[in-house]
Amino acid sequence: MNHWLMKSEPADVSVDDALAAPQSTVAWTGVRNYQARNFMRDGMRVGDGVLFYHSSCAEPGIVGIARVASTAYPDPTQFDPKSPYYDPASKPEEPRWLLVDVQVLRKIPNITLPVLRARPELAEMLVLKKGNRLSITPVEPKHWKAITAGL
DNA sequence: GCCAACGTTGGC
DNA sequence: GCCAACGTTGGC
Repeated sequence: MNHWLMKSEPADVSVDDALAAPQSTVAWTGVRNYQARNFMRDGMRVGDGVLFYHSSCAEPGIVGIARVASTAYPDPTQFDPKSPYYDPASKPEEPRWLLVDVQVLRKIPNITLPVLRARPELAEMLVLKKGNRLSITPVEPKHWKAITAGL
């Protein structure tokens, strides 16, 4: 099983929004970065562990434990002219952007960026690296264990 | 709102 | 294929 960290802006989809959805599951729309897309397409399997991360907000951090709930499939928002994620260059017969379903298993007390940075064993996490902008990053098993051990 | 870091675009 | 210009991300 692989592990991942997935960023969401809580003003868009928060962990509470996901918990309130049917089966606590949301379609992870809006990924418009090829590297992040490829992680979903090539790396994710149903059941993979996910750290649900809130970004671009007052207190960025890990706020939930989730799982990958589907394999990758075309993101419908790319074909919707009214969506902020609309991509006129993407054709339905050859979709450019994919998503997976993500099921939240439990909400956790926010593990904020300063708290994450204060733990030396997490220093190599991609999300903590300077300049990181990827909205989806793989998480090493040792980092997953370190974060979920105390929960 | 600022700005560093990074990805994408497009002229050549 | 290079690289300058531009756009976006995301913490602060």
